[in-house]
Amino acid sequence: MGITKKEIFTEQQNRIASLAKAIGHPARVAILQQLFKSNTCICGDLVNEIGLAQPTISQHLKELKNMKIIKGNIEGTSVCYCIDQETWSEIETLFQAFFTQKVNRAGDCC
Amino acid sequence: MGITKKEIFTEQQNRIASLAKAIGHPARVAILQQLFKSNTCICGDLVNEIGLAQPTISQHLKELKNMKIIKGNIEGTSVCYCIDQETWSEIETLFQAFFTQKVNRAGDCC
DNA sequence: TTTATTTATTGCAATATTACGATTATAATT
DNA sequence: AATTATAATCGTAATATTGCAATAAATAAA
Repeated sequence: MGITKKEIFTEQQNRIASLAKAIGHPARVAILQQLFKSNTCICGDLVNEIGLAQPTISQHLKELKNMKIIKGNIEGTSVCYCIDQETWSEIETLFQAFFTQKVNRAGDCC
Repeated sequence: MGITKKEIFTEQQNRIASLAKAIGHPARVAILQQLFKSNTCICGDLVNEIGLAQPTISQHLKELKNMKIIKGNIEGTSVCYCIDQETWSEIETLFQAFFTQKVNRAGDCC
């Protein structure tokens, strides 16, 4: 069907999944890395840095904005983007916990 | 076009993205959590635990296997899955570094 | 060997994603 | 007001993903 059955999962499972999904595209990884690197935020520079068309970058920015992973600030004709620290902290906490889950190797089968 | 332009990104960006994408579905998050929780690995129990049809779970397992996030061990008629520690360590390292990038708040625009 | 159990594969329908050209919206500049 | 610059939106094509019924494959048990 192509539609994810979100209703059968916990809120946390859906949250982790949708945040991971947002990061699950190299263009969005590149955008986030640029935002981290450049403290003057950048905007259309992303289009030049990354080799994708402007509407494509704009679409990826929209997805990151929808997940509140980034924020946009209008500055004249250009828009300045940056990481949303609040959501990013949530990501850190959520994934830290998820990634560092301990395996009980005792009864491991493989 | 629906096809990701992987060639214009770095190997690391593509790696982070495809690992995040693999985790970017609640069913796969649920599977991983089960594998962490139950050290006796489980197999078709996942079908009962998670409310999806057997072929659907099998497909999600395949994706996780393709990314080498999990390993499968045939035990009679059933298959015993578990986390692939090697890849999981890579994920920890890769994402730890990615998530904890410091923002230089000095020239921040928003 | 037949039967039951378990998992993988196939085939398909519905929906989502990716990418971009064309266009529009907004604001600064002339 | 007209022009320029920047970014968002629309429309569309190509491809990917999600989910499941039906079926196949593999092994264990009878």
